[in-house]
Amino acid sequence: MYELFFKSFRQKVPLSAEEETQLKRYLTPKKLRKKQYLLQEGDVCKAIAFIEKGALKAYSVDEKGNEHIIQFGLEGWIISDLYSFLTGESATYNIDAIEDSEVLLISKSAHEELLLEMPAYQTFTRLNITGAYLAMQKRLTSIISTPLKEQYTDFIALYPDIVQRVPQHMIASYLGLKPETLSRVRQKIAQK
Amino acid sequence: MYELFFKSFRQKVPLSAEEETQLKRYLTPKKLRKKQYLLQEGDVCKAIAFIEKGALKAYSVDEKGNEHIIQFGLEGWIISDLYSFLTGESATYNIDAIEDSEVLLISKSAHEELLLEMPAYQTFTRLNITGAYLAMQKRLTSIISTPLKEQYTDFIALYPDIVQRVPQHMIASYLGLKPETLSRVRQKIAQK
DNA sequence: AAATAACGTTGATTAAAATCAATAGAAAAC
DNA sequence: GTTTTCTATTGATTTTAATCAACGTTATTT
Repeated sequence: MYELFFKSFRQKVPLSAEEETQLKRYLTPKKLRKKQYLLQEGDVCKAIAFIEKGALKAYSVDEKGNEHIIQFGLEGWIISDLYSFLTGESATYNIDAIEDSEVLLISKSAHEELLLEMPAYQTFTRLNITGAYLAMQKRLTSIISTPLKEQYTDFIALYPDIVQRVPQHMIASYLGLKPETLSRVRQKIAQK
Repeated sequence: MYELFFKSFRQKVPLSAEEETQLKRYLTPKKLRKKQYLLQEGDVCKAIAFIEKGALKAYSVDEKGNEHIIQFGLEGWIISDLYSFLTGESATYNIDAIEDSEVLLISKSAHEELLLEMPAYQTFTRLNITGAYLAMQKRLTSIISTPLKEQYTDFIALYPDIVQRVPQHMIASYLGLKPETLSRVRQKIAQK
């Protein structure tokens, strides 16, 4: 249940066997069934989740009831409402499971202790945040400057696994457009 | 010339007088005149810039010659092409001065040495990246889910100083729309 | 001080996406 | 195994933003 986490950790930062044992104590495994919430809007995000298995999504719901997907998460990714986690304010979005999933939770207190006690963890955290930042910047640039068709083809190229596993209307939401529009974009791409 | 940097540092992480002296050695001050490049597309981003004074912008230019502003920077902010800085690949965007400005540069080698040698700097970096990440997430969410009018009023509320100092067409570009469109949005807001 | 460039606005037209509505197939629930 | 929900597509219409173009104003240059 912990394999992927430590594999992914070691790809970024060296980790001794003792550190692994120590670190493991701070991790709480949790299984989620499809549609089950990991975090619900209004609650405080009490943990960061590393995804060992499955697929999750983070999304907000507007006044009209429309979902806006902010982030997908697959195996090996980390998902949370970072703002809520860090500030202790209530979450502005929901996180739930798209498929049956397994995650490892790192609680706020665990996170803080690890940052102080284990330099490797501080580095791991910095690298994770940096990676997430760069990915988001790429996405933002794409939304601002790229025409729709390319945006979708870029998405397919970048996340082929998500395209396989996630319903289209969720991808539409992620791209900031309506399911009908995405359907038409796909149609035009196919025509060529 | 270094006041703001250390003030801003101390707001995040405690810093002894010796550490300050040590840290100062790694900083290179640089003055920029309006329109002067800090970084040009194609070059490698060799330094992170802390803005002591003035205003800068990071932007890409598409095939049609349209600028797409990715980030503004004012006093106390940090600006760079982080991807290029970290990977050593050539930058995909430009950074230049909107006004005459003064920045403190932290070179790649300085950054790496400081990360290893000064724990306070590692923490400072982590907090900066986290802050930048959260700000970008907010922006992304706004673009995906908020209608235009609110997007602009949100922007005004969030960055009143930028609205004061930066030409409208740059703000339009930042919001991902044309100057004419922003002008019309403003007109409608004013009518009420 | 004159010339040039940058900026913001307005109008008319075109292009793009949202909305409303209906349908059919696939998956899940009972 | 049937019903119900979820999903993707298509069509017609409305709304929204981009485009093309022109103009007056303010800043910069020289």
